[in-house]
Amino acid sequence: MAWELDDNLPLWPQIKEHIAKKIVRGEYSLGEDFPTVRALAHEAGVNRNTMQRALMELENMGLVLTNRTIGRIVTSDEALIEETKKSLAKKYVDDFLKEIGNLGYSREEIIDIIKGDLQDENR
Amino acid sequence: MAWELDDNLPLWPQIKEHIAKKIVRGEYSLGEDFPTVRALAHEAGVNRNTMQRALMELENMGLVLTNRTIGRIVTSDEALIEETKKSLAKKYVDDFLKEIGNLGYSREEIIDIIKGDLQDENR
Amino acid sequence: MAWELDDNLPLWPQIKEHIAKKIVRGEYSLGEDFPTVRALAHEAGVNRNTMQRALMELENMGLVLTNRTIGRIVTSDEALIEETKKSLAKKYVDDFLKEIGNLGYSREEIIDIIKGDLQDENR
Amino acid sequence: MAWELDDNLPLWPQIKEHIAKKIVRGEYSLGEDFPTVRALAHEAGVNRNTMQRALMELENMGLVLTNRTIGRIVTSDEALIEETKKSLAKKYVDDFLKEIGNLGYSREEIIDIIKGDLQDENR
DNA sequence: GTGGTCTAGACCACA
DNA sequence: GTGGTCTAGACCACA
Repeated sequence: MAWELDDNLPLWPQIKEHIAKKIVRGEYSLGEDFPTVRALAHEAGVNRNTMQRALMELENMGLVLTNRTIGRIVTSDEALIEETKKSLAKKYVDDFLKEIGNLGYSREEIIDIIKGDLQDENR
Repeated sequence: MAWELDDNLPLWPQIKEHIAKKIVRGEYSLGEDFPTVRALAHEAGVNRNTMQRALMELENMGLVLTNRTIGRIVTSDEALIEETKKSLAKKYVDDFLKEIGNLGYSREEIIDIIKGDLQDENR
Repeated sequence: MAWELDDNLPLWPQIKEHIAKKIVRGEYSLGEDFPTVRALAHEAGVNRNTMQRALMELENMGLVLTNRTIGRIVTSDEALIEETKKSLAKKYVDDFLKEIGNLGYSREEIIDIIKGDLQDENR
Repeated sequence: MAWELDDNLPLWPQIKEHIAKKIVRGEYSLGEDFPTVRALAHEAGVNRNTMQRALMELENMGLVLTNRTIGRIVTSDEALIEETKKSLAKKYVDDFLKEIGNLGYSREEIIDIIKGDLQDENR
């Protein structure tokens, strides 16, 4: 999953969400070490301050912990991760249904569009 | 459909999309009068310049035509409107599937989530 | 010669020039009757006030005269017409050479471009 | 080449064309730094917003690329620049021939006028 | 009254 | 410092 940041929108919320998704997908070993800000900033192609800001938000969400001696680690609170996953999913679904509903599609049409799309492409 | 503009994001793209959806849903009679810039700006609670920027984009898309000193009208090109509707729908679906896929859900789970959501709520 | 007015520029100077060219080309019999403002406005697709404004300028240039009893007539001063023709031509040439020169073309290239263009098309 | 903006006409299209010509003439090193909006606005004696409008159009044409927080650069796409040069030249020639033709000059006369003019002045 | 242009100036994210 | 967005408000041509 590339970073694909939209330069026209604030970067740090995009980064925050990007990393949250990575954690939720289990790309980082829970309770273990996390890349450095420097590495992450470089990977995302943003300034370290921007990455810092995103990580701060992730700490506030409890997904990432800073430990003086160990450094930054991913939370090992699996319940929190699961909850985050569900709430992100809900947000995506809600936003999507709202937007596509605004176009005037009925429920059945929406399901059909999705099914069609899922068959077309490999994601 | 209220304007529901997110103050933290650029306003004109939100307005542009909002109006595009209204046109696509058929809320304006094709080929007929369109609210004035001043009226729309007031309705959306933004400055006239901001509304004008959004309308400029809609004009570039061909959805709206400007007749200096008379006012604007919605295009009567139904094919263009249908096309716009499809491309918006595609964008929403693609973005949604990408985002929700990033969380690690399988195709079946996605369909189930949507179905569940559609039953829960009346939209 | 259609009117081809550019809606993004002030109309009356365009109209003024358009009519001046018609006079210079000899489309109106010198010293004789001239279409009414109403007719001209309709032909050009503009408001009568706008046409009025353009005609006022043509009167100032001396190309058109208003006579209480006869109405508006084209001047019969052929020297003035010839002079207008030359000055318009000079303006067009000067503007053109300036603009095309700004692109970085040499004199020879300019001549070649024109010759090529003149052979291509029938004007 | 001074800016020579005509205060009676919309400024931003004039600015757009002015800068396009500069790029086409090779006054900016391709792929390299471009003056800042603020600097250009100051140089042209217009407001920053007006300059920004012109630059937006140049970006749409692909002549200029924007790198948020870094600044702008001129495209390094030489084919695009050459194409732009040709299309500008064509527009100038077409407009000129149309206008001068409207005065009633024959092809030969037009060529003669140009040649005479080119000999008179050093441009 | 309609749309278009322009200015001055504030505020923001990012590097 | 860089570009982007937004507002308030003035002024203009045209109908």
